[in-house]
Amino acid sequence: YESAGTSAAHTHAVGFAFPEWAYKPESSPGSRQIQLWHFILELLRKEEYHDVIAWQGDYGEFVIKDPDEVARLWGARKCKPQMNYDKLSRALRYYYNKRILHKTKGKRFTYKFNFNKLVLVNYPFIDMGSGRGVPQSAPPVPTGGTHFRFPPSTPSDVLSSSEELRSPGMFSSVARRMARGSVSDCSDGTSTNSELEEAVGADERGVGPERAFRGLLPPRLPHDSLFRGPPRAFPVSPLPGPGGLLAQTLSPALSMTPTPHLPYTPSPSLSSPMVGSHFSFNPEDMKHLLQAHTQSVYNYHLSPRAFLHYPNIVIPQPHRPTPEKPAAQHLHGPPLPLRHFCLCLVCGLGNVSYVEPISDIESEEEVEVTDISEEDEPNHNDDKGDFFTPMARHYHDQITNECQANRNGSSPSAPLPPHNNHDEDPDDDEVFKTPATPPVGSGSLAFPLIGLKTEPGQAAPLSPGGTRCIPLKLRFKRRWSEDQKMEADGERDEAEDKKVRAEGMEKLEGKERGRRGEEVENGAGRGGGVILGLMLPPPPTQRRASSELQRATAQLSLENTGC
DNA sequence: CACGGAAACA
DNA sequence: TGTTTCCGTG
Repeated sequence: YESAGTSAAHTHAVGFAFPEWAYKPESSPGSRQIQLWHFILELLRKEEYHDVIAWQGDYGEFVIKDPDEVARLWGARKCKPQMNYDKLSRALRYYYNKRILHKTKGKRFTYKFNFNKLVLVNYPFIDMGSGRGVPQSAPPVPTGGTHFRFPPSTPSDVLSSSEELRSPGMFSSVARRMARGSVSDCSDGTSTNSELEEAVGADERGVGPERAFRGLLPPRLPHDSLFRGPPRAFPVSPLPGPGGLLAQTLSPALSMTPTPHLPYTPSPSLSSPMVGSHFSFNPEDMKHLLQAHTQSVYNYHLSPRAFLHYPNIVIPQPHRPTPEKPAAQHLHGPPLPLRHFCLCLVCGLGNVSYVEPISDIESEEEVEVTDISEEDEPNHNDDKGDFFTPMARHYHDQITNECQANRNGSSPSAPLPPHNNHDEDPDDDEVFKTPATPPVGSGSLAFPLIGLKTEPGQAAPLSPGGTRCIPLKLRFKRRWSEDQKMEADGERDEAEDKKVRAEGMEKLEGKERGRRGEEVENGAGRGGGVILGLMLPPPPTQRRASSELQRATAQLSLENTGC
């Protein structure tokens, strides 16, 4: 039923529900097979596999405790009985270039997802705290465990229908595709296992909508369900009144679809931002968030687009957040994600329409951004700024698109207006590129924030092809760079860069790629962000009795019956 | 054990 | 495109 779109969120384990699609393994367009990294994430989420693979110290870092077993499981899933760690690891190494992963040097069988930057940076209210050293079972959680609540009663289903995570490669690709509207339904591609899982998920879902988002996801959720969250997270469901607005307001990409997204009605009043500690998905909070976002944007001179999607939400100032870590403790997932999630959530929720045309232009910006990434100096003052990184944006877009797609129908691909399709720019640009938006109606702005869009200086609104001011880009870059630094992995991505750059170079051909330096090294941008979101472990509190069932299912799913 | 090229495959 | 398979190198 997932495919149908009904399910929307798995509230169950996770307090937070993310739309399934968000996490769904998607593969390249067309094929929906599960990808290795999705699978890894899936295993990491499940307690049953903690002896085989588990999160380790840093955010996103995991250790394969039993390589042979992991390989076996993977082989089972892919019906490749001959699979072994040597082969699996080769596949993993391919992720280096894609920046999905990188190797933790010196540690055997230890790899790390690249989402850090994104996540951390973006979610000020969540404090990652030190993730290191956290026990697997309880991966380091963001210190500022915030309580996120989804607005009660939001229907979620819409979202769920199409779920796939798109780009394995990265956010970028995902974003693009998403933007375009190519959404696919998870149902088809996913393995039977998924289905099973889904079923389970349904079980779990019973949970009420308002689950607080305390921690990260619980390990057991099926990968598919990761994001499924309660609709709340991504407001897709139609709400009365605002719904209409929402629909319009949706991100440009989304705009195509008429369906309303936001569940909550934006209220004009924005009070002080909630400080880190509590963040709920109420209209109010969301507003704050948005507002914050907006501010940050301004502060950083970012282009309006950055926050378009977030309606009146005010975000808590990063530094101030009061850390409350309530639920976070039990997280099974990597710590990072929270922030991202928040963002995503926000975005989803808040998606407001941004009038600005995103398409091509965006790409440009993005590109710029990329460059920046490396260059910039790190400013840690996140204060407001960090919130929206390009990635975040993309993520949003993605989500939105997904949502849209979902709404439209579960059918997998929802066509969006093609924008730039250069589709593939291999480069990261993608990452930054925002989905193109349909010029048209999307523009209607529902919220005040929108006005911001006109940012001083740059904002060039509108025209799809419109161009962006460079300055903004630069600023963006700064931000981006900052974010990256936030990442703080010592490791960095040199490795990543290597090839990436090379690739990029190649790619330059067609477009103006000069910016190459960009490659966001970490990839955090890309895949990472998304991933993170996916990753979030559900608050322990929610665990339910059904665990056994889940497990069983999980097992099945992992095992892949199809073969 | 890790890396990455090359070729094959779906 | 994303591995899977094989393999030489360090």
